[in-house]
Amino acid sequence: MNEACGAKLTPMQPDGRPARISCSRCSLGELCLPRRLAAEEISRLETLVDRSRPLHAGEHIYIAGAPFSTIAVVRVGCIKSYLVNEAGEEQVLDFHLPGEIIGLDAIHGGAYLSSAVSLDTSAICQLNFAQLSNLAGSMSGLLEELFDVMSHRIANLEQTFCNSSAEQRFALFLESLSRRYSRRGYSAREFTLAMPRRDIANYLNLASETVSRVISRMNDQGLIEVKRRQVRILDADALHDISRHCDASMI
Amino acid sequence: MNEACGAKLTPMQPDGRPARISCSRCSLGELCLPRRLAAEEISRLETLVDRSRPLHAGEHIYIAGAPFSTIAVVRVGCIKSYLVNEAGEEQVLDFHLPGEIIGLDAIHGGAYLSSAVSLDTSAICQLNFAQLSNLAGSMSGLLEELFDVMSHRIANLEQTFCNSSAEQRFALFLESLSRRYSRRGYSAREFTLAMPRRDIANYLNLASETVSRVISRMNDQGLIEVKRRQVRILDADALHDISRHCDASMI
DNA sequence: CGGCAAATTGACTCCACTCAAAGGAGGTGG
DNA sequence: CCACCTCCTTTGAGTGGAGTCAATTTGCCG
Repeated sequence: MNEACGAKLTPMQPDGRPARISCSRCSLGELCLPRRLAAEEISRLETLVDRSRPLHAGEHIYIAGAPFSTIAVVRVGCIKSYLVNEAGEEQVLDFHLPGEIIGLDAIHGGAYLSSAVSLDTSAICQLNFAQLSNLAGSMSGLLEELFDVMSHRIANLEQTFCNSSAEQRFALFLESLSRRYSRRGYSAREFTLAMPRRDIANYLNLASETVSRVISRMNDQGLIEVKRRQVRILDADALHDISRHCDASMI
Repeated sequence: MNEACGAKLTPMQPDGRPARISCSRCSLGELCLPRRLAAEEISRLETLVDRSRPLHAGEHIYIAGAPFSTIAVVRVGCIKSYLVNEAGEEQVLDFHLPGEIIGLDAIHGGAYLSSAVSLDTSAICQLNFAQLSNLAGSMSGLLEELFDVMSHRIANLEQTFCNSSAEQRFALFLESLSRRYSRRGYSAREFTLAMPRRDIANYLNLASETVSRVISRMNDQGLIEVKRRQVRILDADALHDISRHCDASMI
């Protein structure tokens, strides 16, 4: 289990299950849908939220092809979304941290296009999209936030187009994680990777051996310190020098 | 000028300028925002539409960094969207055909993230997004369509993740164009590329020489017939065999 | 301790890039 | 109308980075 992802963001009950707290008291706060909403609006939104039980590592939220009805906000943990091609090969699309929304690619087709699986013990809030859309019609703050979130996802995906060397891609990957963790109140310098090398490699369109080699090289150069899944960034500037030729910095 | 893109889709006036026709009489019809709207709703939407003069090849619609206010629907022609990194290098994000919307990545940031330039003589309809969003709040069909369009763009971008061999990527590129042209009433087997090899290569993360070589090989194998920018697909099945290991087929 | 999966490291191969040069197409001006 | 110029495209030769295959090491868990 990935401690960095789990422990702090959501209050836990003594038995380890996340407390059934309301959106207004959720620690995600500004990182989630209610961002622009007034208290009264939040309670209306709240009626749509389905806080299911925690997900175990390896447990799926949805599978490609299943009929679409809900999007989901990651509350705790880390979710991997991926496509499977005709040959059965997996293509990792992204890793989603708390506050990020999954399922947006399925709105238009009536069925999920990708699959989503929990990488560690996670928790999510599911929202029926038809109801959400309906509510957004009468709640401009929610409407704006939804457009914002979707636009953000589009921008994010576009930025990942700048493919170049293995070093650049991996540096970019680390910086993205660092930025997102720090925004969620964790250290930007030290965090735990929730995903195995194979998934990182797949996501970056590299072989996992190549990822290993890149990590080793960066280790030797004193840029990072990686032990298994524990990452410490030693020289963020040098790391940024490597990724700098790619402008994915505004995500 | 790209004839395939320009001539048929929009009625022209004798002087060559596109006629100032209304959305309800626009030949894009089902391919554009009014898709789910009633006649009365279309006329309300229409008040937001800014049909500017035709764009010449090389003319920009917006530049990255400029303050965001409008999205745009391509009406005629072909628009290229691209990022520029810190080193000044261009990264082509996509080529947009009539009915497709550009600027969606800028909604969340207040400024355009990418730039958009016309590849041939094009025409667009611009819409102030704040007004559009406002209207969507009271017009569920428009709201659904906007969510749909953005979701579609997300799905589209995700699908392009499956990077593999140069042959696969180019086959996928051709199939995507073929599909989109045929949906717009053109031949799926024969069309004109609006963009130079350099842009295709950049978009596919290849060198333009590699694109040339791939084209030559596919030519020799009798899969396609390419003369300059004129493409004819001779063996769509074989082409699909090449791209098949990638599931971008549902775009 | 043993068995298993993940991760690392090495050796070799190959695909796509770079550099370089030669054809074409289209536009401009004489 | 043609010559010239420029840009796009094609083709060739050589190089390098990432993939593949294979062996080893490491950590985990029963």
